Amino acid sequence: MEEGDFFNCCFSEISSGMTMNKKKMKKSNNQKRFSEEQIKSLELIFESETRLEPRKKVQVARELGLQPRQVAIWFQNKRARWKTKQLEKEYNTLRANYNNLASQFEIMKKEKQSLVSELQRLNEEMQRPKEEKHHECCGDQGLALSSSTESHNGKSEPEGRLDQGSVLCNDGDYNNNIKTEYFGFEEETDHELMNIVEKADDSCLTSSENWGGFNSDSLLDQSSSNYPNWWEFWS
DNA sequence: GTGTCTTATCTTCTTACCTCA
DNA sequence: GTTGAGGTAAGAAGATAAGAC
Repeated sequence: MEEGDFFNCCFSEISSGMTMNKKKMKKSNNQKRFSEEQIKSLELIFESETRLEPRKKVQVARELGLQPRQVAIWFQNKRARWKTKQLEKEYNTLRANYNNLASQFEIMKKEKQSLVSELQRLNEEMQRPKEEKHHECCGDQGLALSSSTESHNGKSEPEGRLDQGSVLCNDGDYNNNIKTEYFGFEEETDHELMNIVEKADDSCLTSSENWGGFNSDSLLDQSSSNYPNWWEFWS
C-alpha cells in the first residue's frame, strides 16, 4: 500500500467518526450488520492476532470494504466479548475444582470421624481391663489384697498373695502392655495421640467457614516430633 | 534529563437497533 | 402485533503509552 492511501484511509476514518458523532448514535441505514463473509474474515484474523497494527487495519478495511474505524471497533468489541467468555470459562473451571475439593473434603471428614470413634473404642477397651481385672481378681478380696499390698509396702505379707496381687492389679503395667501391643509405644505417647485427635477435632472441620482454621501442617507437626513419618503412627 | 502537551489506542460502560422466540 | 432477551455496531469517558517540543 502506498503512503497516500494510508493517509487517505486514516482521514476517511476520522471523518467518518466525526460524521457518526454528529448523528449522535443514529445508525446509517445502508449497513447495519456486517456480512457473513466480513465476519468470517475478521474472525480469522482475530484468531491469529487480537490487535491490529494501523497499517494492517487499513489493509483489512480495504479488503472487506469497511472503514478502518469499523474494523477497529469490531476488534475492540471482539476483544471485550472474548474476555467475557474467557472469564466465564475460568469461572466454570474454578467452580468445578471447588466442587471436587468440597466432595473430597466431605469424604475425608467422614473418614476422620470413623477413625476418631474407632480410637475412642480402643481407648475404652484399654480402660475396661483395668476395671474388669480389678473386680475379677480382687473383688472384695481385692480390697483386702489391695490393703494388704499397701501394708506390704510397709511391712511383711505372705509371698503368694503378694505376687498375685502385684501381677494382676498393677494397672499401669497392664495398660502399658496393651498399648505397646496395639501401638508399639509406651504411655507418654498415649497423651500425644489424644492431643492429635483433639487438635483435629470437629471445631475446624464441621463447617466450611472454619476451613481456613484447619491447618494440616500443625496436625502433622504434632506427630512428627517423635514420628518422622506420621503415617507410620496410624498404621 | 525532565515536564508538559498532543495524539492514538485501549478498556469499560452504555446506547440504539436488530433478531428471534 | 407485541414484548422481552440477547447480540452487535458504535459512542462516550477515562487511562495510558509514545512522540514532539
